[in-house]
Formats: sequence, structure tokens, C-alpha cells
Amino acid sequence: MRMTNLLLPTEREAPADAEALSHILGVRAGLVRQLGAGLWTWLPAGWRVHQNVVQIIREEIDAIGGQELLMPVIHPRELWRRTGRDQIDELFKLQDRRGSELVLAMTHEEAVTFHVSQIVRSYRELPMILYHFQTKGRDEPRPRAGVLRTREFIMKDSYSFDRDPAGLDESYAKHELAYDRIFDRTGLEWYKVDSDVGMMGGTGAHEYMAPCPAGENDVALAPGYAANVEIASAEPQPVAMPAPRSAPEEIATPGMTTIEAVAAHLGVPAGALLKAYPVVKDDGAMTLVVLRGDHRVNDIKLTNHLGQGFRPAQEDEIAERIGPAGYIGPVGSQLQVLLDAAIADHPSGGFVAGANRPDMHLEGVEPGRDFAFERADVRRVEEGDTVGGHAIRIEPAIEVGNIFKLGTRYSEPLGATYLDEQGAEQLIWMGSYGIGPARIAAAAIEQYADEKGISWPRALAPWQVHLVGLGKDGTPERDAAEVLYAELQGAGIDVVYDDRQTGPGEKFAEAELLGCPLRLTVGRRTLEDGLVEAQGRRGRTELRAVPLREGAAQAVDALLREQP
RNA sequence: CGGGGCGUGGCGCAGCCUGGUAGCGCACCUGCUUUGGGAGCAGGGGGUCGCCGGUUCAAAUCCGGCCGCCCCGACCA
Repeated sequence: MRMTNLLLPTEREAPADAEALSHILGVRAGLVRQLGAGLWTWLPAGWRVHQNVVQIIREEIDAIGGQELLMPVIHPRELWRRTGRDQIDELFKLQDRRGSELVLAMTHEEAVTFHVSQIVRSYRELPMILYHFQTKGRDEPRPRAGVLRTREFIMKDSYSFDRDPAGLDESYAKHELAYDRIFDRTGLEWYKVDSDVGMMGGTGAHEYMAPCPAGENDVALAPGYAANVEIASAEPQPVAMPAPRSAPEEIATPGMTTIEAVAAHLGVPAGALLKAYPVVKDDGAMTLVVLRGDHRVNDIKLTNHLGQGFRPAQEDEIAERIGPAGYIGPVGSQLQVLLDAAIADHPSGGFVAGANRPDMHLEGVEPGRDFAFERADVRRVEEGDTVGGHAIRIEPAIEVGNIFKLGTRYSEPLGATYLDEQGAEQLIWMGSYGIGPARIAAAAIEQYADEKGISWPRALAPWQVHLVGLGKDGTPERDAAEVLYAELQGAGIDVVYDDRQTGPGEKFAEAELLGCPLRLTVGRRTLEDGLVEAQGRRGRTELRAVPLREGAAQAVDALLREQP
């Protein structure tokens, strides 16, 4: 591609409203442009990157037997009503001119299951993997960070159909294999984490995460352990507990309604306090969640444990049912007590808790002896907690893919069944597996950018070679660049050729901004020796010059193979 | 949905408080010079100042309403 024929609107300055690095560089390098909030156009160079990701995914899903097809973006709302998902806030709803109810698909479980329910009749047709690359619509409450969280984006989603749970496990394992290969091939730094099954329902799930500063998820990591903090569990850091007592004793704590104030007043660590967090469940019952004073509740883990949603109790409800806010505790409470595992697993008779009376706390509280409880792991893990003896660290990451065991969540409401060998009707067991190519591209920008711009992994780069021709039209160096350009193209190497009539500084700066792995420079300096300069983008390494005529393409190809 | 900020040529901004000529840098066009790190000189084109209404002789500027966009939080199959 000649740059004189390429729509590559680079910018010297960052757009005023951009914050995330992938947003700034994506716009500055001319890869993407914004149309509206969370609505992005992929310009030619950016689209090449996107297509590179798509092709890697296609090859690896094909390799596990996936069959590519294409399903519509607009669906009849009735289909979504059947699975109960038409009430999701993020679902775009619309009507046609006759008033028919439609939705913009946010995923394609309904559509693919609808077809399979009509087409598949026999166990002989299973297992099966279907997939497509299709635009998804999501009425996001807050699109952000450029291409990272948008209202419309392309997703690869595949769906597996099996006879039974064992078959699903196999299809799931195939996808794990394919995904591991895909993310390895992209050149990203990535890891696979245990994840929450969320409102999709289902029996098991993993997320593929790419660490990057603009990431929206926090991931807990230790050697041999990786989990989304939404579900992460870890051994708490120890607390120097006060001496136990044979029975709780009241102590005056006037005006001290915070953990910090009570701990400071009594001279004990915050972790020696029992933090009482009353919640009202969706069924209306109130539960007292008790955590260590230095810990925080994890809403998702608590929801999963309760098996239903909840909200924090209001102050008047607390006053009526338990005691004065700031002084409540589990001792003497009539409520069901959920005791966090960090406390339950480390028994002590030295805890401090609210006394359920104004300005009073209790010292020497012992769970079990002084109050009954149900154990539950519902806290958010903290940096420094341990898993298998190793301290965990928590870092931001962006979710670039997920794999999910759906079970019969969709086959049941949509009637996707088959006849088994005995002629009995059975539900099909399903899995769904998503990847966001745009997020992979954005994560690659974030992970590898330097002060000069983007530095693509070779597999994603819009072009493998950025050929810079110095001098103006008609000079020997430009003639030589033309010859080299033709030769590289002839050898099947993806090359973008800067044939513009601009100064060398601008050409070099834009080459580094765009971030192709290998830059070749044809200039007077080395031309007289019949050589072309080669520089690797990653680390801006100076590489040996390559001969211009004899075997130039082979030499360039060899250099490319050395690039990351 | 709560909090904060911003809408002025393609991009980045000033002007608004104190009403009266729309301005700067980059980019763009023409010519000449320049060509190994975002060049120089000269000339030139381009903006209903987000939209609607109000006040006024006069509104980018003051007042009211609306829309759009960004950031933090809530939310996020």
C-alpha cells in the first residue's frame, strides 16, 4: 500500500477527550475515529489489525471443528421473551413501521438455539460447534476508553451443542485449547481466570484477561492462581488478636461509630473488630453479614452465597431490628448471622463487636460461643492475602474473551432437543464462547506502546514492513525504494510504502506512531553501498542493513521472523 | 441514574467575566527554497461560535430550555 493512496489521518496531538492510551494512540495513529458515544469507525489501517485478529480466531476455531455462519443483528423480541432476557437494560429495543417489537442482539444464544431446535433431530448430528463474527449492540450505561467499551462492536461468538454434560465438558475443553492458541498467537500478555457465571446462569466459566492500565476488571494473581476478584478467594493476612476472655465484657466507646475510631481507642488492630453489615435480601428477610474490621464485602460473592440479590439495610431498619447504627453486632441479635470465612476459620475469643446499645462495644467476643453463625466466604480479597502460601497481587486487566458452560439454560426454553439412541427426547447441552477482536487490538496497543507510539506484535500489525523512501520523486533513493517496494510485494510481504513528498522527520515519526514491526529506510546514506537500513520497532533496535538487489526480499523476510 | 467538566474551521486552544471586527498554533491549497528526525519564506482557502428561544440598537459573550461529548461512581451477557 502506498501512503499517497492511503486514508491514514494521523494527529500530532491527542484528542482532548481521550484518557486511555489505546484511545489516544488509536486516534493519533489513524486507526479509528469516533462517530458518537461508544460508536467507532475502523479506518483502513485499524481494520487491517482487526481483520488480522479475526483471521487468527477463525483458523483456530475451524481447527477444533467449528463451522462459520452468519446470523442477523435484528431479532424478533419474542425470541428473547422466551428466554426471559428481553428485560435486560442493556438490550436495545426497537419497533418497525408496523409496530413489531424487535431487539438488537447483544449475543446470539437465542438465535442459534432457535435454529438448532428446528434443525437438529438426532443424536447422530451432535456434537456441533457453530460460530460467527457479528456486530453486537449494547445499550451501555457508560461507554468508555475508546474502543474498549462500546455500544456496538464485533464479537466472535461460538456455541457448542452436545448430547450430555460429558460432551459439553469436551467441547469446553476444545475451546480452552483453541483460546489458549489464539491468545498465544496474538502476542498479547494474557491469562485465564476463574470467573463469575453472572446473570447468564450456567455451571462454569473462565475469562481470558489481558493486563493493561485501562482495564476494567481487577484480577487476583499468585503463582498457579488467577481469578477475577469478583470471585477470588484467599487466605487472609493474620491479625495480632487481643487476649481472649471467658465472656464478652462491655466497654464504653462514646461517639465512636467507625472501625478506625474504636480500634484506635482500644489499641487493637482493625482486624480484631467484627464489622456488622446488615442486608435486606430480595425475599425481604434481613441478614447480618459479619466481616473482619479490615475487610470489605464482595457483593458478587455475597449474592452467589445468598442465591438472591440484596441491598444494604437502611438506618431506620437497622435501628428497629438490631440496634443503633455504629454499635450493632452479632451478639444477642435475632438475625441470621453470616460469618465471613476469614473469621470463622481463625477462631479467637478476643474479638471486639458492637453491643447493640448506644456508645457501647463488647470485648472478648468468641464466634460460636457468643453467637451462632453460618460460615460464608463473602469478602473481597486484598493484596497480600495468600493462596498456597504465595501472596497475591491485584492488577487491572481487560476481558478479551470468555468461555461458558450454559448447560440447558437456552435449550430448555427454546425447545432444543434431540432423540437419543433409545428414541427418547433429550435436551441439548450448550456452551457459549466469546472473543472481542477490538479489545485484543486495544490491549496490544496498551501493553506494548512506548513514548513514540504503538508497537504491534507481528501477528497483529497492519503491515509487516514500513518502507520509508527518502528524497523526492526522481532521486536515486526514491527509484531504489520503488524497486524494493515492488520486490517485497512480489514476495508476498505486507508492506506500507511512504512515498509522500514530506520530510524525513515526519516519515520516521509516523512510522513509529503506526508501529509496524520492521522499518526499512532507503536513503542516500547507505544507497551508495547498495544497502537499505532496517530498524525493529520493538525497542527501536538498530538492525543490520540488507542488500538492495540480491535477495532483498529473503533478507527482509528473515529479519521479520526475528521480530516479536 | 448521582457527581464533575467541556461544546468556537479537520485537530489542539484563546476570546465570554466587562455585549459592538471571530483569533492563534498545527493541518490544508499555490509558488519558490529545503530533504536523515514532525523544515523556511511569501501568498491563500475554510468557522450559521452545539441547537432553540429570550433580553438588547447589537449576542460566541447575558438569561432560559434542550442536545451532544468526556471523566469519576453506580451499572456491565
